[in-house]
Amino acid sequence: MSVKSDNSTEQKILEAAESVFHEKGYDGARMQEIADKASINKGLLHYYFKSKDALFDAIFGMALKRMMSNINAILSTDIPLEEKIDLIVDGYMNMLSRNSSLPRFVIMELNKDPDRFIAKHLNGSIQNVFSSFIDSVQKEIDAGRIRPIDPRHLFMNMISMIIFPYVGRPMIQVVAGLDNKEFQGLMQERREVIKLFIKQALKA
Amino acid sequence: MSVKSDNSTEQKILEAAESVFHEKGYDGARMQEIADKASINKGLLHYYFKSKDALFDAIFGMALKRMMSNINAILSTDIPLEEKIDLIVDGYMNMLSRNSSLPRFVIMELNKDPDRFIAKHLNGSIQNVFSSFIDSVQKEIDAGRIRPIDPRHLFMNMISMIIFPYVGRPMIQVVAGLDNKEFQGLMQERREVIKLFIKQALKA
DNA sequence: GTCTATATCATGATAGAC
DNA sequence: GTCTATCATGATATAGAC
Repeated sequence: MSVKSDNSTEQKILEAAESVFHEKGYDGARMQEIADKASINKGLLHYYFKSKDALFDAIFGMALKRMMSNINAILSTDIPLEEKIDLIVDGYMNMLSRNSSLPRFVIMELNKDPDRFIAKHLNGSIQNVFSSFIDSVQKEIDAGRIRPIDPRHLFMNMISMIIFPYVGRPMIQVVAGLDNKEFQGLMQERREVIKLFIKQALKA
Repeated sequence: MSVKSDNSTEQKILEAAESVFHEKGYDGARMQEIADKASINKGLLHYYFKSKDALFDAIFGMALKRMMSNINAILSTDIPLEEKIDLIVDGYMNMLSRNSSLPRFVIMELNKDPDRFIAKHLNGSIQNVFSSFIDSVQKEIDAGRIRPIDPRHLFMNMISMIIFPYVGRPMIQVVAGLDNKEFQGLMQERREVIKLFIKQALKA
């Protein structure tokens, strides 16, 4: 489960499945297309993963993990709020620049049956990690170093500015009239833009 | 195309199709389920809309229009930036609170073949409307009333904070440990939270 | 306009040879 | 392990009675 650069058949399947599932989602994905991309046939595909569901679970589990792992690690460490925010922005933007279709995939599938997926893939791994973030924010507010703000809203704002452009890319490009090159250019600047935006918004 | 409270068969179909397509997406939607929800049978469904594609186009066109119309109207009017931002936030949050599944649906489907959908449904309706927003921002910067910022990033930040929570709701609820009631409560406060956050972030 | 029945096709999955 | 059939199901779409 999740070997990286092994060129075995199983690995070829996982890579093919990832690309197809990410692009088309569970419902739109075809076992035939996955087999083709892995340069094998459907029979062999079912030999390695007995069902489409089983294959999907493998892919989705990896995606969810990649999507959540950063947040967990950072939220739970005991560093000043400003550093925490910078780490989250940098860590996430970094990961997303390499996995631009990841959040759309996770969000789309997670939405089909939230409870089921959460129960299946996140066995209580994320619990009161978030309370550590709330504490950090509250501490800064109490000390008068930032203006009063509900930590949950701050978190939503941050995570929204980071993730949404990747998810809503086509819409943004249409409305703002951006071609691919312009969009990519903006994405590279965005790390610093977001950090500054948040910092300014929090000034006491 | 797009009559509202007419209880004809066509209207029942459109309402049923909207709910099913929004919830399951094109690939996950079943003509049978739409027929059931509209209390008719598949034969009649195909009598009104000759194919699943045709029915989907009707639904998606309406969704895209609802999603884009507000922005257009507001961006193109000639009012001060701060009012423009407030109008966008209020208008969107208002619309989204009544159509919470809309952005996810549009984003997911738009992504499957961006160019095709845009060519089909947005015949140049959005053009240089956005340049009016850029001008507004630049004017404020030049006058020293807000700090320098790339208007495109400002736009992304704004639209992200508005839309993302609706799209990424399950993920946010998991990470932040929010139950449905808490989440809905936050969504109601959010209008003012976002406006203030932006205002602070733009202070000269 | 509305229904039932059926044609047609695509897909996930299995069986069995090599 | 890998391949070539083939099955079984379920979905869109159509035909035709009422």
